[in-house]
Amino acid sequence: MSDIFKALSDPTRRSIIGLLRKRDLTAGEIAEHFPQAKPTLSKHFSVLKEADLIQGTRVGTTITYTLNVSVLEEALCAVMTTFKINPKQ
Amino acid sequence: MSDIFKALSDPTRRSIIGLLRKRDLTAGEIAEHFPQAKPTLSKHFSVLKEADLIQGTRVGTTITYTLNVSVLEEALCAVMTTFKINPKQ
DNA sequence: CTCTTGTTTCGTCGTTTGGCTAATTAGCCT
DNA sequence: AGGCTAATTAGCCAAACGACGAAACAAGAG
Repeated sequence: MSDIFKALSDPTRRSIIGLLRKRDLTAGEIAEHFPQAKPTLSKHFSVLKEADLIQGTRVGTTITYTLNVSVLEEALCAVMTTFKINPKQ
Repeated sequence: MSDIFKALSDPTRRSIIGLLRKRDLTAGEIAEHFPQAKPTLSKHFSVLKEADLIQGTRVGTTITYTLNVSVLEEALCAVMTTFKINPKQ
């Protein structure tokens, strides 16, 4: 729970999620979208993996990341029920 | 946006929000629910205020905190639309 | 085996966070 | 004014975070 919010609290990581929402991407493809060094991005990946928001599968030399939409969905629903919020949409 | 997630990423602050969901409470009343020292809680209050999740109004010597439900609501809706998630509830 | 590409680990630096105690402000009451 | 209570601010510490460069580690290609 804390992990998910911590993961979402960084703009870079939210952008990564935004990219993965459209389609799966390799670590290298994601890195091209950001000015930060690759090791820095790699750390962001592990934070997102830690929160179970993304998944990485190695195919040969490249690792493709996939968004774990259901986790994000469930986390937000959990918050809404905890705080008794009715989503408007 | 980041402020809201950062605020929500701490369990103590989520608990504070949980308490305020039931009814408004003074800083002292909130502090009674937690083992931390009052200044520590006060810092949490300011983080929550920074994120505009709560509001404090002074009445005499006491400050009563109120949950800003709409901000929380809007923040979560913003995330859902950004990530194109359909809430189940 | 060696080279190249893609990715992660390591070590470091500066900043932020969460906690504390001590000091300060703000308001009320004699 | 002086004292009391409620709450915040100030200052400090240890741990965690975000960033980097350099080095190490796959996995395939030549």
